[in-house]
Amino acid sequence: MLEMRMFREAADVIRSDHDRRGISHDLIDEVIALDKQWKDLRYKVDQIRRQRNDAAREIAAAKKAGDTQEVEKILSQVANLGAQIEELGTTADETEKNRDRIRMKIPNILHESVPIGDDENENTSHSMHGKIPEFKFEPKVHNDLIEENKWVDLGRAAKIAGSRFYYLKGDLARLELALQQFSVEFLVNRGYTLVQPPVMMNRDAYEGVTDLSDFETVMYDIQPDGYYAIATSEHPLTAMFMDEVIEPSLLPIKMVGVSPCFRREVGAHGLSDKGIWRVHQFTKVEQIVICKPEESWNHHEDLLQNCIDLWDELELYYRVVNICTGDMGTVAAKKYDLEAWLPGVQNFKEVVSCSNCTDYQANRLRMRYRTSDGNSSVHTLNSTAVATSRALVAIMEQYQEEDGRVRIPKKLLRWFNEQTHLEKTNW
RNA sequence: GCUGACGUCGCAUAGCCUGGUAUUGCGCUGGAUUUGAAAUCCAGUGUCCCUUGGACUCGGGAGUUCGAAUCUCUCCGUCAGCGCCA
Repeated sequence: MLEMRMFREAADVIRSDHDRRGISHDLIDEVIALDKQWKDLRYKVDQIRRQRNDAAREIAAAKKAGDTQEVEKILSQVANLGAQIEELGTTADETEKNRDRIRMKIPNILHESVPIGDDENENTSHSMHGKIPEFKFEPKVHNDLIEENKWVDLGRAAKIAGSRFYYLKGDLARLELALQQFSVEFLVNRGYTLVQPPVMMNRDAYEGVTDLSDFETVMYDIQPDGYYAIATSEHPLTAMFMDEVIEPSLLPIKMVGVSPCFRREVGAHGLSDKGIWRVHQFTKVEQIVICKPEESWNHHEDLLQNCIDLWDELELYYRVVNICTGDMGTVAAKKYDLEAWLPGVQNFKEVVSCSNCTDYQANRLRMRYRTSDGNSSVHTLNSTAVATSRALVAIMEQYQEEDGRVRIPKKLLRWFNEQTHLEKTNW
């Protein structure tokens, strides 16, 4: 959410951002109009309250002096003030809520380096990494590999849960754990603190970190308790300091989170979503930074560099793209994606997303830090390190051999004793 | 789930019984003093507004009242004990 100050003093900045995104100014104008209404109402209510407070003080004084006549007189004068305050106050509150409901829909101000474009086809290339894997045979898609090796049971998962759930079995499940451990250690070595968060959150905290439309399409709504299953540990880790004034000496706070992630994936479909590429539940190792505003762009590059170094250690072939205006969500001011090469489908597909959300989440979460002139919103950043299901797909496809076995990346060998390949599961 | 205690400004505390508009300390910021630092002293240090001023704020919400941190109801949370449990 953008600060109200911005609508009052720098609405042009928001307008030109909307122009870059190619969306209309209607919502901005609505917010500004409602704000004006609210301020008028607020002023009126304040004035009446002032009368009431003055009267209350006079009554106290009169009572002290024992002048009951004077008390009665004042009481009769202020008899209906309460009702007026009630009525105007309610209208003011509703106007403010309305203003903020619309304000929540207005996206973050994009960084100037975000390329202009309509959709994901106009994301620009940032860099290429690794060596393209070469095959003397026709490389298979991962759905064939998991079936052939009996590493994933989709059918039985559908039976007990539903489609897009899966049982991970045998060596592929072991590789999944190895990936978690490897990436957590990697980030711990770079000064990140491991945090395992709650996997459910209440509505209030959730509204602080995500786009409102996600409640309909992404999040599992858990009743009767009114919780939401987290779609990523970014959400509980970022919201962790909600409603707090953070000691500046604690900043930057760097966390590595590991958690299961739950996504409804309403409306998702298509051939490329087969297998375990797009699923309702997966594990993700995530990087989170909470920092002072002036540091956030450096941290954003650091987060990306961490990803690059980590994926290089896994010896995978991938590229980094700079997400364009049309493909950017509501919350991020700038976003890089890592896209891994999938030789089975001859295409690059998203495996990592690295965002600077500037003060957008912090404003909603009322998450501030102390400065020499008042409290100021922090900046929040998040980046995938490894989403295990997708990393598994990339590894399977890039490390596959002609007989259908999959070589284990060097850095993960220490979790596999003498083994060099992932072996087939018996059942 | 039951019983009880508790929730006050960044932190810690007083005020609650008996209603009259949040005390004190620490930390932080600025100033004085100092060669510098420490110590000391002074001021400031929750939010909002149309800022010589005003309104709001004591876990959230509702109620009683001219007036609520204070009384009542309700919800949430924390802690302790009991019960259940991986």
